[in-house]
Amino acid sequence: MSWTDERVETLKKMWAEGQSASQIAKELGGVTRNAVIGKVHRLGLSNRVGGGKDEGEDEAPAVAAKAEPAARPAPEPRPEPMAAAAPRPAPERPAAAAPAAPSNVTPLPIRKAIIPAGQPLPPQPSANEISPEALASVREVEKHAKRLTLMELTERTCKWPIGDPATDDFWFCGLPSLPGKPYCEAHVGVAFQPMSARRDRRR
DNA sequence: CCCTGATTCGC
DNA sequence: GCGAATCAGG
Repeated sequence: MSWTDERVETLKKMWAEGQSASQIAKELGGVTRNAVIGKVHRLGLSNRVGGGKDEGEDEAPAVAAKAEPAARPAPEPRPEPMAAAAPRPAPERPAAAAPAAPSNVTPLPIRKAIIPAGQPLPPQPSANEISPEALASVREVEKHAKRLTLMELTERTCKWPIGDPATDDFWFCGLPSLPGKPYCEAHVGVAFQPMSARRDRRR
């Protein structure tokens, strides 16, 4: 595949958003993360500041381990306009984090609008008719959860949210996810239930 | 081991 | 220009 305008555009957009090279490569398809990084450099947009959040990046002045013929042309000291506010008015009665309804797969649906307040919480189809043992194992597993933050999640970490998203008491499971699944074994057990296993609702 | 970006260099 | 291989690191 080649770098069509469209693909370059996607690359630029995602890179600006702070997506990793591998994520971009997967999105584009037909290229490796190396290709993406190479292109990024050729496009001259290596310094990813502004929109996204910074990774663990140091501003080491290009450590030249070996004898480098070319000298550093421009020692440009540039200020870093850090901007990371986290305004978060805590709602009085936040909805409990309970996914259990994974319908999409492409974009991670981890961002769920926080329900401000009010009596009628939307019907949460979870934590209700789940095999007791599954629930038990979940409880158990969550003790050992790696407590990853959103940005620490990868393709193979369990993305099950634990705790209250409206507080600091919130993290993601982070245990090894089942191949091809978004959750670890325990959480898959409560997330993906055969329709047959839930046959009540007699009302 | 998983992952990240950076750099080099043959093509 | 491209990107695999490699490097350097978390």
